[in-house]
Amino acid sequence: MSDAPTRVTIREVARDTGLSTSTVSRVLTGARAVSPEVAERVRESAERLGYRADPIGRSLRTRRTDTLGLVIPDVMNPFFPQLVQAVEYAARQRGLAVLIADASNDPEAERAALRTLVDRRVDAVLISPTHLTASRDALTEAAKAVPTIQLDRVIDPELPFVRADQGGPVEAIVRHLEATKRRRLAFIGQRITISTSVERERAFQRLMGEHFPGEPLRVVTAGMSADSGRAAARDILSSWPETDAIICANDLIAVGVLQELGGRAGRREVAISGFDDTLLARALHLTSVRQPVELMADAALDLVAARATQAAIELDSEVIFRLSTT
Amino acid sequence: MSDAPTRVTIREVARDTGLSTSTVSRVLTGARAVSPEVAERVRESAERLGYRADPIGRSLRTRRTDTLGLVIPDVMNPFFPQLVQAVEYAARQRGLAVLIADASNDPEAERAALRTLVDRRVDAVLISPTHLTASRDALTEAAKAVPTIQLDRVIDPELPFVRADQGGPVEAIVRHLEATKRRRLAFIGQRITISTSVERERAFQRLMGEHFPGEPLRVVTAGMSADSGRAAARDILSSWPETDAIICANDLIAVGVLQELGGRAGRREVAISGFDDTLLARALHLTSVRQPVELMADAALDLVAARATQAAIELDSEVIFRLSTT
DNA sequence: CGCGTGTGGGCAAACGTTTGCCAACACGGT
DNA sequence: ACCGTGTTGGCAAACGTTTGCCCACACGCG
Repeated sequence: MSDAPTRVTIREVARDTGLSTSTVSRVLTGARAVSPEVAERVRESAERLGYRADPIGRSLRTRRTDTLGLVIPDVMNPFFPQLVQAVEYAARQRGLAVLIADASNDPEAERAALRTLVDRRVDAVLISPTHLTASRDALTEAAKAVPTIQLDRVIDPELPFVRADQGGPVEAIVRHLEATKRRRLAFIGQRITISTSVERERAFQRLMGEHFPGEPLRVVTAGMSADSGRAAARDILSSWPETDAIICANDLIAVGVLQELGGRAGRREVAISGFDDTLLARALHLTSVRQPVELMADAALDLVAARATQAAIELDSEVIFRLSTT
Repeated sequence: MSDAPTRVTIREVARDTGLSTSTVSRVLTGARAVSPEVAERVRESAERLGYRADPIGRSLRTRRTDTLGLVIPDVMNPFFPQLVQAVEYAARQRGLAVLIADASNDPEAERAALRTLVDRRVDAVLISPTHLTASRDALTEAAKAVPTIQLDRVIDPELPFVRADQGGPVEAIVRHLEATKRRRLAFIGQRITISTSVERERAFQRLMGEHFPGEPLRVVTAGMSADSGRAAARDILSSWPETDAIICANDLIAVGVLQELGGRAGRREVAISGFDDTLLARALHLTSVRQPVELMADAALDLVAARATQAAIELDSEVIFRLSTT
């Protein structure tokens, strides 16, 4: 039960092989050519002794940590686990570890989290900023110290970002609704402090103008809960009873709408779509928009690897049509 | 645009104050008493120069990383974001960062993740093991190298763990169902390789014996999806049409059951309950069991701080009764 | 045979911090 | 006056790795 396993260091391997630590290091990192026999000798010894290079020592010397900071607004928001999973996977592929930080939708907490990550010398930061404006300063400050990439939400187009197209899927939904003979569309947005939500709403407005010029702009706002979605649905139906389709800025809202309308009508005459393709959408056969999180994570990590200081990457989203819009 | 901000080191502060690095270090870490004037001088200088101790250098010397590994089976399973959030918050409170790893429900990936974390010299590992048996070896191996605490799922009672009571809430649900005059209870479990699910099922079996000795054991199994829950519901109703309540091992299954029964019966005559109190439950007014994730995280981090090598902590869960069991 | 060139190995100096030990000094008790 | 004790600061050695530089040697070429 003694607590001193005394990890084996590079010096042990050097001693064991009768070589210098330089040579051992070079064999193991491949930093320079080493004669095959020596290399084999080192590898055998390292294997036998169970040597694993200490990342701390290495970091001190190389100024790398092989670690990445990931800052997300709220891990309980079911979109972000998708992102976390994708990023973590992509990072592991590249030998990077992920330090996660949850900003709790609070720009102040976010700023603190960023500082911590910078202090810890992560090689790069991936962040989905909490707030359209209030996250700004902390973001630029972080970007000064470490490569920082906006992921999904982007609030500063000057800094590198990787996002999913938000307008395209809205257009695809509108077209589909048009094709199924609906024209009295409504939109339920989220808070206007979230970049993606704003983009979705703008797209809706533009498309209504293009496709149904005469129609009024049926737009209301809801919070991040099904109940709030129900209330929004009631608002819409009382203001515009003719509404025959509701596009929601996220799945949770859509579920509320679904409940409100399902309960009232028995059968579905109003089409409903959500956003983010969370398990809610899959479970309730709700049309939703799936963002290509794996591709986004890959792209972001490629930027990190390339030490890109500027980048603007936008990937296509995909609409998953389900029962709720048939 | 030069990329060399050359962080300010402790030596700068020493030079600036005319003191030695030892003294500066002692002031800043509080490792030993320092005269008030000197301390103030150091603090002022550090503040002015913007000095922040480099965690790498510190780690190399102290053998601590102030970092914690968190291994979860699947971040897309909506229970685990709860856990991630709680752990991350509790860790931050204590000045620790969290390296996250997703095992993708795969014991091999889990083993690899554990190895990475151990190699990275995290101060402790918190893990919710993927598999009741297949995770075992990797777990004990990790525990040899670093304090390892099982969180939520526990597969080795000899190693420290923090979990939520699984039997209690099942009992509370059964009692509530009994009080509302239901006795023909059924249970839908998950895979038997998940420790918590097994415990839930065992509790159900025991309680049926105690409360309704004559009743048959209505138990089936479903996967992690709503559709699978629907199928299970159909199985139950065809095998035991008299069933008047279904307890599900997680919310997703319960949603499937809800759909199947809601669609068939119009009004709800069969009570339904889920597990984990995910946003599905909140959105669909489904009775569910909320595990005290914050307390669990706190307890786990207290164990870490105390360097506990043995511990068995079980916290109470809470049933949130909603419409689905009225 | 001399010289340039390439290859493979080692020495030692970093990287930034903490901490064991020593020394200087002050102070109080006998 | 002396000694023990406590306090505060500095010196220097770690912690484990990578890498710039030097050197020895081999080899090919003129």
